[in-house]
Amino acid sequence: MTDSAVESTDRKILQLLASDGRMSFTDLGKATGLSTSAVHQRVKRLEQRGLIQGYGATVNHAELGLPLTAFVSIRPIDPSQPDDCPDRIRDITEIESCWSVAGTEAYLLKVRTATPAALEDLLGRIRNVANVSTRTTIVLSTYYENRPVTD
Amino acid sequence: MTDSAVESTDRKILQLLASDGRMSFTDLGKATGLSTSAVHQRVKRLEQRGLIQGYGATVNHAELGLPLTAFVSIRPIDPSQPDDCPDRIRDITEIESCWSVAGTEAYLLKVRTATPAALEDLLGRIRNVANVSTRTTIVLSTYYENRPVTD
DNA sequence: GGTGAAACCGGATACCT
DNA sequence: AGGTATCCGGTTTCACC
Repeated sequence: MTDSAVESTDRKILQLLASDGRMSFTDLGKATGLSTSAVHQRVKRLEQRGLIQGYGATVNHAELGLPLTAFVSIRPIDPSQPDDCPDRIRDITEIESCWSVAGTEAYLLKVRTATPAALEDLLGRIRNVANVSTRTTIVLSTYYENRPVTD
Repeated sequence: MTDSAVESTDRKILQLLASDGRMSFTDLGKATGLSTSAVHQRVKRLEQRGLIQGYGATVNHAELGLPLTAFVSIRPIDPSQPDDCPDRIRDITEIESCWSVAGTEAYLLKVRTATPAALEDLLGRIRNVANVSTRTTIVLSTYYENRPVTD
C-alpha cells in the first residue's frame, strides 16, 4: 500500500537531503523551522518508512577511469525459456542500473566501462550468461544525472 | 586532463562513501586502517579534486507520488536550426537525467511523473519548448538503480 | 601524508509540554 | 509531535613526525 500522506515538512526534508545527503540535523532544522530533535525524529521515520532508501556519494566516473557510459537494450533470444535475466546478470559489476521496460525490448541496462574494448567484452558476457540479444546506445555527454525530482 | 592516479586507499574510501554517503570519518578510518584525521584530509581532497561530486539521499519516488518512470529519446525536427535542446529543457523539473547519445536519436532523458496523463503533458512541453520529436519507453519495474560502479 | 590531542559541534536520548 | 537539556561521539584544526 502506498502510504501517501507525505506532508510538506517531510517533503522539504527529503528535497534537502536529496541534494545534500550530509546536511546536519541542525541545518535541516534551520531550513524547516524545527528543532534538531524534531528533524531527527522525522528523518528516522522517513528512513524506516522506506521513503529514504539510503545515502550515497556521487562519484566522478570519468576521473575514476570509467569514462564510457552506455545503455543496453535487451531482448531474450528464446521467448519460450524462463526469463530470469535480472538474476543472471545481477553480479556483473559494470551494470549500474537495471529496469524492465515496455516496448519491443524487455530490459534496459545502464553500464560503465573503461574502454570500447571493455564494453565489447561486457556485452559478450551479458549475451552469454542470459541468452539474449543486445542493442547498445553510447552516451556522448552527460548534461546531468540523478537530479533530485521530488515533485 | 584526467589526473588518473587514484590509488587504492582513495578508491576504497570512494567505494564506501558511494554505498553509504553518511559514513563517519571514524568508521572510514576503521575500514581503511587510517586515523580519523587522515581520512578527513583524503575526503576533503577527493571533494576538491571533483572525484566526489556531492552527496545525496536516495528517495523512494513511488511512495512520494511519482510512480511512473520513463525514458524519452529525442530527435530535433529541423536539423538546420541551432541545437540547444539541453538548455531549453533544463528547467523542466520532471527530468532527472539528460544525456546526448550516439545513434539515430540525439538525446536521452529519464523522467518521473505521477500519472500517464502527467507524462503526456510533459512530453507536450518537451516537444514545444525544444521543437523536437520524442519516443518514449515506459519503465515497468526497477530492479536496481545507481548501484555503485567504481571498477 | 601520517599521527594524536584538544576544542568544538552535531547526533542521540530522556524527559517534559 | 515538538521542544529543552544532556551526554557522548564525531568533526575539525593544529602542532609534530
